[in-house]
Amino acid sequence: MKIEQAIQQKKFRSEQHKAHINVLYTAAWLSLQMTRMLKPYGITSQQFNILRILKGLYPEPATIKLLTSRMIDKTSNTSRLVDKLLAKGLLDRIECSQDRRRVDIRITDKGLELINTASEKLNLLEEGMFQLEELEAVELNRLLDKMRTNE
Amino acid sequence: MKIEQAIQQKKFRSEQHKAHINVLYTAAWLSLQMTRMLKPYGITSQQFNILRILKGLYPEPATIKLLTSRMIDKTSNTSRLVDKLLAKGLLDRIECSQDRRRVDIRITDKGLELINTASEKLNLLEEGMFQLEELEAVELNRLLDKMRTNE
DNA sequence: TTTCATTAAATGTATATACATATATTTGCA
DNA sequence: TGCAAATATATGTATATACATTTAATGAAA
Repeated sequence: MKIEQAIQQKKFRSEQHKAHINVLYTAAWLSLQMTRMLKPYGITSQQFNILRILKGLYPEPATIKLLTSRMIDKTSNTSRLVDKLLAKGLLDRIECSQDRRRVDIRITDKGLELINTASEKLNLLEEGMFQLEELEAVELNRLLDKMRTNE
Repeated sequence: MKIEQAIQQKKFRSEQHKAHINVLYTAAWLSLQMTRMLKPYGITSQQFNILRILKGLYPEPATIKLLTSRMIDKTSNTSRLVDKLLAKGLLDRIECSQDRRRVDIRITDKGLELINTASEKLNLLEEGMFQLEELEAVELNRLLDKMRTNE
Protein backbone atom coordinates (compact mmCIF):
# COMPACT_ATOMS: atom_id res chain seq x y z
CA MET A 1 0.00 0.00 0.00
CA LYS A 2 1.31 3.42 -0.91
CA ILE A 3 1.82 5.87 1.93
CA GLU A 4 -0.84 8.15 0.44
CA GLN A 5 -3.49 5.49 1.00
CA ALA A 6 -2.06 4.27 4.28
CA ILE A 7 -2.62 7.60 5.99
CA GLN A 8 -5.29 8.90 3.60
CA GLN A 9 -3.31 11.94 2.59
CA LYS A 10 -3.14 12.96 -1.06
CA LYS A 11 -0.62 15.76 -1.02
CA PHE A 12 2.70 16.26 0.71
CA ARG A 13 4.79 19.40 0.93
CA SER A 14 7.67 17.68 -0.89
CA GLU A 15 9.02 14.26 -1.68
CA GLN A 16 11.45 14.73 1.19
CA HIS A 17 8.64 15.45 3.61
CA LYS A 18 6.72 12.46 2.30
CA ALA A 19 9.82 10.33 2.89
CA HIS A 20 9.99 11.61 6.48
CA ILE A 21 6.39 10.51 7.13
CA ASN A 22 6.96 7.28 5.22
CA VAL A 23 9.94 6.27 7.40
CA LEU A 24 7.89 6.88 10.57
CA TYR A 25 4.91 5.00 9.20
CA THR A 26 6.97 2.04 7.96
CA ALA A 27 8.81 1.75 11.27
CA ALA A 28 5.54 1.77 13.22
CA TRP A 29 4.24 -0.95 10.90
CA LEU A 30 7.39 -3.07 11.28
CA SER A 31 7.34 -2.65 15.07
CA LEU A 32 3.76 -3.79 15.26
CA GLN A 33 4.46 -6.93 13.20
CA MET A 34 7.37 -7.72 15.48
CA THR A 35 5.44 -7.01 18.69
CA ARG A 36 2.71 -9.41 17.59
CA MET A 37 5.17 -12.07 16.48
CA LEU A 38 6.98 -11.96 19.84
CA LYS A 39 3.84 -11.93 21.96
CA PRO A 40 3.59 -15.76 22.33
CA TYR A 41 7.15 -15.73 23.70
CA GLY A 42 6.23 -13.25 26.43
CA ILE A 43 8.75 -10.61 25.43
CA THR A 44 8.51 -7.20 23.77
CA SER A 45 10.57 -6.07 20.81
CA GLN A 46 12.82 -3.92 23.03
CA GLN A 47 13.45 -6.91 25.27
CA PHE A 48 14.20 -8.99 22.16
CA ASN A 49 16.70 -6.36 21.11
CA ILE A 50 18.59 -6.78 24.41
CA LEU A 51 18.62 -10.56 24.08
CA ARG A 52 19.87 -10.25 20.48
CA ILE A 53 22.82 -8.11 21.58
CA LEU A 54 23.72 -10.46 24.44
CA LYS A 55 23.50 -13.46 22.15
CA GLY A 56 25.98 -11.81 19.81
CA LEU A 57 28.44 -11.30 22.67
CA TYR A 58 27.91 -14.69 24.32
CA PRO A 59 29.68 -16.03 26.35
CA GLU A 60 31.01 -12.54 27.10
CA PRO A 61 28.75 -10.41 29.32
CA ALA A 62 27.79 -6.76 28.72
CA THR A 63 27.37 -3.76 30.99
CA ILE A 64 24.23 -1.62 30.90
CA LYS A 65 26.28 1.05 29.19
CA LEU A 66 27.38 -1.28 26.38
CA LEU A 67 23.83 -2.50 25.87
CA THR A 68 22.56 1.08 25.63
CA SER A 69 25.16 1.98 23.01
CA ARG A 70 23.97 -0.88 20.82
CA MET A 71 20.25 -0.36 21.24
CA ILE A 72 18.21 0.73 18.25
CA ASP A 73 16.38 3.23 20.42
CA LYS A 74 19.04 5.13 22.37
CA THR A 75 16.62 6.64 24.88
CA SER A 76 15.05 3.41 26.03
CA ASN A 77 15.67 2.65 29.65
CA THR A 78 18.06 -0.27 29.63
CA SER A 79 18.06 -0.80 33.42
CA ARG A 80 14.34 -1.39 33.48
CA LEU A 81 14.29 -3.56 30.37
CA VAL A 82 17.01 -5.70 31.95
CA ASP A 83 14.93 -5.94 35.16
CA LYS A 84 12.05 -7.44 33.21
CA LEU A 85 14.29 -10.01 31.54
CA LEU A 86 15.95 -10.92 34.84
CA ALA A 87 12.55 -11.54 36.39
CA LYS A 88 11.83 -14.00 33.56
CA GLY A 89 15.13 -15.82 34.14
CA LEU A 90 16.42 -14.95 30.67
CA LEU A 91 19.46 -13.06 32.00
CA ASP A 92 21.95 -13.27 34.86
CA ARG A 93 23.36 -10.27 36.68
CA ILE A 94 26.91 -10.48 37.91
CA GLU A 95 28.39 -7.76 40.04
CA CYS A 96 31.66 -6.47 38.68
CA SER A 97 34.56 -6.85 41.11
CA GLN A 98 36.93 -4.37 39.41
CA ASP A 99 34.35 -1.59 39.27
CA ARG A 100 31.50 -1.92 41.72
CA ARG A 101 29.39 0.64 39.89
CA ARG A 102 29.15 -1.70 36.94
CA VAL A 103 26.92 -4.71 36.51
CA ASP A 104 27.72 -7.49 34.07
CA ILE A 105 24.73 -8.94 32.29
CA ARG A 106 24.85 -12.34 30.61
CA ILE A 107 22.17 -14.26 28.74
CA THR A 108 21.11 -17.56 30.36
CA ASP A 109 20.55 -20.90 28.62
CA LYS A 110 16.83 -20.25 28.87
CA GLY A 111 17.39 -16.88 27.21
CA LEU A 112 19.44 -18.40 24.40
CA GLU A 113 16.80 -21.03 23.80
CA LEU A 114 14.06 -18.41 23.61
CA ILE A 115 15.90 -16.14 21.22
CA ASN A 116 16.86 -19.01 18.94
CA THR A 117 13.27 -20.14 18.59
CA ALA A 118 11.96 -16.59 18.22
CA SER A 119 14.63 -15.71 15.64
CA GLU A 120 13.55 -18.57 13.40
CA LYS A 121 10.02 -17.21 13.43
CA LEU A 122 11.30 -13.71 12.82
CA ASN A 123 13.29 -14.87 9.80
CA LEU A 124 10.19 -16.44 8.33
CA LEU A 125 8.26 -13.24 8.96
CA GLU A 126 10.95 -11.17 7.30
CA GLU A 127 11.13 -13.45 4.27
CA GLY A 128 7.42 -13.11 3.72
CA MET A 129 7.47 -9.43 4.49
CA PHE A 130 10.40 -8.15 2.55
CA GLN A 131 9.79 -7.96 -1.12
CA LEU A 132 12.96 -6.01 -1.75
CA GLU A 133 15.66 -7.35 -4.02
CA GLU A 134 19.16 -7.42 -2.56
CA LEU A 135 20.25 -4.38 -4.56
CA GLU A 136 17.13 -2.48 -3.57
CA ALA A 137 17.91 -3.17 0.08
CA VAL A 138 21.44 -1.86 -0.46
CA GLU A 139 20.03 1.32 -1.97
CA LEU A 140 17.48 1.69 0.84
CA ASN A 141 20.28 1.46 3.40
CA ARG A 142 22.27 4.10 1.54
CA LEU A 143 19.31 6.49 1.41
CA LEU A 144 18.43 6.05 5.09
CA ASP A 145 22.04 6.61 6.13
CA LYS A 146 22.13 9.73 3.95
CA MET A 147 18.88 10.98 5.46
CA ARG A 148 20.64 11.02 8.83
CA THR A 149 23.68 12.88 7.52
CA ASN A 150 23.48 15.50 10.27
CA GLU A 151 23.26 12.87 12.98
CA MET B 1 26.63 7.99 10.22
CA LYS B 2 26.20 4.52 8.80
CA ILE B 3 23.87 2.17 10.62
CA GLU B 4 26.82 -0.13 11.40
CA GLN B 5 28.42 2.58 13.51
CA ALA B 6 25.17 3.89 14.91
CA ILE B 7 24.37 0.63 16.67
CA GLN B 8 27.94 -0.70 16.75
CA GLN B 9 27.14 -3.80 14.78
CA LYS B 10 29.45 -4.95 12.02
CA LYS B 11 27.55 -7.79 10.44
CA PHE B 12 23.94 -8.27 9.49
CA ARG B 13 22.21 -11.43 8.33
CA SER B 14 21.33 -9.83 4.99
CA GLU B 15 20.91 -6.44 3.37
CA GLN B 16 17.16 -6.85 3.86
CA HIS B 17 17.62 -7.46 7.57
CA LYS B 18 19.94 -4.49 7.80
CA ALA B 19 17.28 -2.38 6.07
CA HIS B 20 14.73 -3.54 8.63
CA ILE B 21 16.94 -2.38 11.50
CA ASN B 22 17.84 0.79 9.62
CA VAL B 23 14.20 1.83 9.16
CA LEU B 24 13.55 1.35 12.89
CA TYR B 25 16.70 3.24 13.84
CA THR B 26 16.07 6.12 11.44
CA ALA B 27 12.47 6.50 12.61
CA ALA B 28 13.56 6.59 16.26
CA TRP B 29 16.12 9.23 15.35
CA LEU B 30 13.59 11.33 13.42
CA SER B 31 11.05 11.04 16.26
CA LEU B 32 13.57 12.21 18.78
CA GLN B 33 14.50 15.27 16.68
CA MET B 34 10.84 16.11 16.37
CA THR B 35 10.07 15.53 20.05
CA ARG B 36 12.86 17.92 21.02
CA MET B 37 11.83 20.51 18.46
CA LEU B 38 8.24 20.49 19.70
CA LYS B 39 9.10 20.56 23.39
CA PRO B 40 9.10 24.38 23.70
CA TYR B 41 5.55 24.37 22.30
CA GLY B 42 4.35 22.01 25.01
CA ILE B 43 3.14 19.29 22.66
CA THR B 44 4.37 15.84 21.71
CA SER B 45 4.84 14.58 18.16
CA GLN B 46 1.66 12.51 18.35
CA GLN B 47 -0.27 15.57 19.46
CA PHE B 48 1.32 17.53 16.61
CA ASN B 49 0.15 14.85 14.23
CA ILE B 50 -3.46 15.36 15.36
CA LEU B 51 -3.20 19.13 14.97
CA ARG B 52 -1.69 18.68 11.50
CA ILE B 53 -4.63 16.55 10.38
CA LEU B 54 -7.18 18.99 11.80
CA LYS B 55 -5.45 21.92 10.16
CA GLY B 56 -5.71 20.16 6.81
CA LEU B 57 -9.46 19.74 7.27
CA TYR B 58 -10.14 23.17 8.75
CA PRO B 59 -12.78 24.58 9.00
CA GLU B 60 -14.32 21.12 8.73
CA PRO B 61 -14.20 19.09 11.95
CA ALA B 62 -13.14 15.44 12.27
CA THR B 63 -14.42 12.51 14.29
CA ILE B 64 -12.10 10.40 16.43
CA LYS B 65 -12.48 7.65 13.86
CA LEU B 66 -11.34 9.87 10.99
CA LEU B 67 -8.36 11.09 13.00
CA THR B 68 -7.34 7.51 13.79
CA SER B 69 -7.49 6.49 10.13
CA ARG B 70 -5.08 9.30 9.26
CA MET B 71 -2.65 8.80 12.12
CA ILE B 72 0.85 7.62 11.35
CA ASP B 73 0.68 5.20 14.26
CA LYS B 74 -2.62 3.37 13.95
CA THR B 75 -2.58 1.96 17.48
CA SER B 76 -2.15 5.24 19.28
CA ASN B 77 -5.05 6.12 21.48
CA THR B 78 -6.72 9.02 19.75
CA SER B 79 -9.29 9.69 22.50
CA ARG B 80 -6.60 10.33 25.06
CA LEU B 81 -4.41 12.37 22.73
CA VAL B 82 -7.45 14.54 21.99
CA ASP B 83 -8.09 14.90 25.75
CA LYS B 84 -4.61 16.34 26.23
CA LEU B 85 -5.09 18.85 23.41
CA LEU B 86 -8.53 19.84 24.69
CA ALA B 87 -7.06 20.53 28.12
CA LYS B 88 -4.58 22.90 26.44
CA GLY B 89 -7.38 24.71 24.60
CA LEU B 90 -6.00 23.74 21.19
CA LEU B 91 -9.15 21.85 20.16
CA ASP B 92 -12.90 22.12 20.58
CA ARG B 93 -15.20 19.17 21.06
CA ILE B 94 -18.67 19.43 19.55
CA GLU B 95 -21.24 16.74 20.19
CA CYS B 96 -22.74 15.43 17.03
CA SER B 97 -26.53 15.84 16.83
CA GLN B 98 -27.11 13.32 13.99
CA ASP B 99 -25.18 10.55 15.72
CA ARG B 100 -24.77 10.96 19.44
CA ARG B 101 -22.01 8.35 19.61
CA ARG B 102 -19.80 10.60 17.55
CA VAL B 103 -17.80 13.61 18.65
CA ASP B 104 -16.72 16.31 16.25
CA ILE B 105 -13.29 17.73 16.90
CA ARG B 106 -12.18 21.07 15.49
CA ILE B 107 -8.92 22.95 15.89
CA THR B 108 -9.19 26.31 17.72
CA ASP B 109 -7.55 29.59 16.72
CA LYS B 110 -4.99 28.98 19.43
CA GLY B 111 -4.32 25.55 17.94
CA LEU B 112 -3.92 26.96 14.44
CA GLU B 113 -1.53 29.60 15.70
CA LEU B 114 0.56 27.00 17.49
CA ILE B 115 0.78 24.64 14.55
CA ASN B 116 1.67 27.42 12.14
CA THR B 117 4.59 28.56 14.27
CA ALA B 118 5.73 25.01 14.99
CA SER B 119 5.48 24.02 11.31
CA GLU B 120 7.85 26.81 10.30
CA LYS B 121 10.41 25.49 12.75
CA LEU B 122 9.83 21.95 11.55
CA ASN B 123 10.41 22.99 7.94
CA LEU B 124 13.70 24.55 8.89
CA LEU B 125 14.66 21.39 10.78
CA GLU B 126 13.76 19.23 7.79
CA GLU B 127 15.70 21.40 5.37
CA GLY B 128 18.82 21.10 7.48
CA MET B 129 18.20 17.44 8.13
CA PHE B 130 17.36 16.04 4.76
CA GLN B 131 20.27 15.77 2.46
CA LEU B 132 18.31 13.75 -0.07
CA GLU B 133 17.86 14.97 -3.62
CA GLU B 134 14.30 15.04 -4.90
CA LEU B 135 14.83 11.92 -7.00
CA GLU B 136 16.43 10.10 -4.09
CA ALA B 137 13.40 10.90 -1.96
CA VAL B 138 11.14 9.54 -4.70
CA GLU B 139 13.17 6.32 -4.76
CA LEU B 140 13.14 6.07 -0.94
CA ASN B 141 9.36 6.36 -0.97
CA ARG B 142 9.11 3.65 -3.59
CA LEU B 143 11.35 1.28 -1.60
CA LEU B 144 9.51 1.85 1.68
CA ASP B 145 6.14 1.28 0.02
CA LYS B 146 7.51 -1.91 -1.53
CA MET B 147 8.85 -3.06 1.83
CA ARG B 148 5.29 -3.00 3.12
CA THR B 149 3.90 -4.96 0.15
CA ASN B 150 2.17 -7.47 2.40
CA GLU B 151 0.54 -4.75 4.48
C1' DT C 1 44.28 12.17 52.09
C1' DT C 2 40.58 14.88 51.27
C1' DT C 3 37.64 16.86 48.08
C1' DC C 4 35.23 17.32 43.91
C1' DA C 5 34.11 16.16 39.23
C1' DT C 6 32.98 12.21 36.57
C1' DT C 7 30.94 7.92 35.58
C1' DA C 8 27.52 3.81 35.92
C1' DA C 9 23.29 2.56 37.04
C1' DA C 10 18.75 3.15 39.17
C1' DT C 11 14.61 5.69 40.05
C1' DG C 12 10.69 9.14 39.54
C1' DT C 13 7.25 11.19 36.50
C1' DA C 14 4.56 12.41 32.52
C1' DT C 15 3.31 10.72 28.18
C1' DA C 16 2.40 7.14 24.70
C1' DT C 17 1.62 2.32 22.87
C1' DA C 18 -0.90 -2.15 22.54
C1' DC C 19 -4.67 -4.34 23.46
C1' DA C 20 -8.69 -5.90 26.06
C1' DT C 21 -12.90 -4.47 27.71
C1' DA C 22 -16.78 -1.31 28.73
C1' DT C 23 -20.43 2.02 27.57
C1' DA C 24 -23.56 4.21 24.74
C1' DT C 25 -25.87 4.63 20.46
C1' DT C 26 -27.43 3.22 16.04
C1' DT C 27 -28.71 -0.11 12.55
C1' DG C 28 -30.55 -4.23 10.61
C1' DC C 29 -33.76 -7.64 10.54
C1' DA C 30 -36.94 -11.27 12.38
C1' DT D 1 -41.68 -3.22 17.40
C1' DG D 2 -38.08 -5.54 19.80
C1' DC D 3 -33.58 -7.24 20.12
C1' DA D 4 -29.07 -8.60 18.63
C1' DA D 5 -25.11 -7.06 15.99
C1' DA D 6 -22.37 -3.37 14.70
C1' DT D 7 -20.30 1.04 15.47
C1' DA D 8 -18.04 5.14 17.97
C1' DT D 9 -15.70 6.34 21.73
C1' DA D 10 -13.77 5.81 26.37
C1' DT D 11 -11.32 3.41 29.96
C1' DG D 12 -8.14 0.02 32.38
C1' DT D 13 -3.57 -2.06 32.53
C1' DA D 14 1.09 -3.38 31.47
C1' DT D 15 4.96 -1.81 29.06
C1' DA D 16 8.03 1.66 27.00
C1' DT D 17 9.93 6.42 26.02
C1' DA D 18 12.06 10.92 27.34
C1' DC D 19 14.29 13.16 30.49
C1' DA D 20 15.45 14.88 35.13
C1' DT D 21 17.21 13.49 39.37
C1' DT D 22 19.43 10.38 42.70
C1' DT D 23 22.73 7.09 44.49
C1' DA D 24 26.98 5.00 44.66
C1' DA D 25 31.62 4.31 43.24
C1' DT D 26 35.80 5.82 40.98
C1' DG D 27 39.46 8.94 39.62
C1' DA D 28 42.14 13.02 39.60
C1' DA D 29 44.03 16.99 41.63
C1' DA D 30 45.04 20.06 45.56
